[in-house]
Amino acid sequence: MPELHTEMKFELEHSDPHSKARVGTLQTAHGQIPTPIFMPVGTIGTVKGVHQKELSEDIKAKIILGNTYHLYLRPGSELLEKAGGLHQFMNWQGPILTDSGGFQVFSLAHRRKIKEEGATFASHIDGSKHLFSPEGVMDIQRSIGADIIMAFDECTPYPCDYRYAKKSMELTHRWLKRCYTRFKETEPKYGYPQSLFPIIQGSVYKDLRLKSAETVVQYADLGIAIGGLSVGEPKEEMYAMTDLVCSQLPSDKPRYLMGVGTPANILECIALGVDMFDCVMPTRNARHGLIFTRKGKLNIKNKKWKDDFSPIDEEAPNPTSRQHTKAYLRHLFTVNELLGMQIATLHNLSFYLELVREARERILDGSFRAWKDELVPILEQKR
RNA sequence: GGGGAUGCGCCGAAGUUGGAGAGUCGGGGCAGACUGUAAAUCUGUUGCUUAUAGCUGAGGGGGUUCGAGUCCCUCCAUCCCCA
Repeated sequence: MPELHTEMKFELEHSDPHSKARVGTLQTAHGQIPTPIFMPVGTIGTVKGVHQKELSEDIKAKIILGNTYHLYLRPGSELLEKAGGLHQFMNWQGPILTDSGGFQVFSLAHRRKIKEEGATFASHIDGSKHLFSPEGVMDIQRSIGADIIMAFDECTPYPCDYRYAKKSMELTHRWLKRCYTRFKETEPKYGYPQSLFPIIQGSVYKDLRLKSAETVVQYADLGIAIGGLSVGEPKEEMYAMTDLVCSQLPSDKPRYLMGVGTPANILECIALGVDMFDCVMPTRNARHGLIFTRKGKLNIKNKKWKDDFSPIDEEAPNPTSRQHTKAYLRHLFTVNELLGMQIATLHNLSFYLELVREARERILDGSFRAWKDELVPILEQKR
C-alpha cells in the first residue's frame, strides 16, 4: 500500500559542478520520484498502448500524466469520484500529475473562447459547451485525485506578439491567484495530499519570463512549471528561455518543463536545471513508427529494415527491445498490427526513462556534462 | 463448339453522350512530419525523360475521322449463358 499520509516534499541531493544539472527526490503519497525524471503522458486514463504492469515493470515509470480537459469530458468527475479517483479507476498505484487543460486552450484554440472568467470550450467530441474556470479546474483535479495538479493557464502559441504575450501572461497570473485560493480552501478527496504547481508563461520575451517567474514563485508550495515552450519556437529560444527562468528560480523547488521534448531537448534542459519533463513524443511517435535509440532515431516503416534481423535496440534495458528484431517490428507496422505500436511505445518510453535514469547517475558521479555533450548530436541523427 | 458481356496506371471503383486526361475517389507501395495527445494521425509522392517543362498512354494490331478511350474490322484475355 502507498504511504497514504506522507507529506509531499522535494529534496535536492546534488548539483552538478560542470553544468546546472541537479539530482533530487520528490516524495508523494504514491511513491518517491527520483529527479531528473520523464513522465509518460496518459491523457485519458491510459498511456496509449501500454498496460499499467508494463509501465511499472518494463518501462519503470515513476509518475504519469493525466489530462483534466479530457478526463472531465470522459469519463467525467462524477464517475471518477465513484471509482475512488483516477489511481483506483485505472489501477495505477504510482504518482499521477494532471495537466489543467491549459494546453487545450492552445491546441484546441479554434474551439474555445477566452474570457476573464475562464475558457469556454466546444467539446471536440459532441460540440457541447463547457466553461473551464480556474476554480472549476481545481475542483475537477480534486476529483481526479492526482498527486500533482497544475494551475489553469493559457499556453500561448508561437509566434506570439509581445502585446498578446503580456496580456496573456497577466491573465494566467490572475487565474493562478484564483487557482491557489480555491486549492487552499478545498481538501483532497481521497485521504492523501495533493500539490498545486503554478506555471510560468511569457512566450519568448525575457522581461515577461522574468516577471512571470517572480510572480509565480509566490504560489509555489512545492514545485514550479515552465509552460508555453516547445510550441514551435526554435530550440535555441527554448533553451534560452529555460536557462533564463531556471536561473531565477529557488533551488529547493523542482522545475517542471512542460511538453519537452526530444531526447536531446531533455538532456540539454537537464543541463540547464530542469528536473521534470513530459512529452507525447515517445508515445505518439512510436505509434507512427519512429524509434529512438542511442545511435539516433529511425523510422521502422522504412524499407531498409525489411530484412534487418538485428534487435530493435541491442543496448535497450528492457528485454522486449532486445528480443524482437527490426524486421519483425517493421512487419507489424506494415500489416498494421496493434502489437507493433505496443512494442514501439514500450521501447520508446523505456528508452526515455533509461535516458533520465542514466543522466541522474552521471550527474551524481560527475560525468554528466561530457556524456551529454557527446550523446546529444548522435541522438538527433536519423538512422 | 455457339452466343453474350467486359478490357486504361501496382490493385479496386467511378466517370468520360466522337472534342482538352498522365485525370477523379479508395486501397497498396515509397518517403516525410509529429514536443503540457481531437493524432494507430497528417502531408507528399507513386508511367518515362534531359523535369516550372516535355514524351508516351485507355488489352494487341489495323481502319474511319479535322479529331478515337469512345465508331468499324481483327486478334487476345477474363467472365457469364447454351451445348
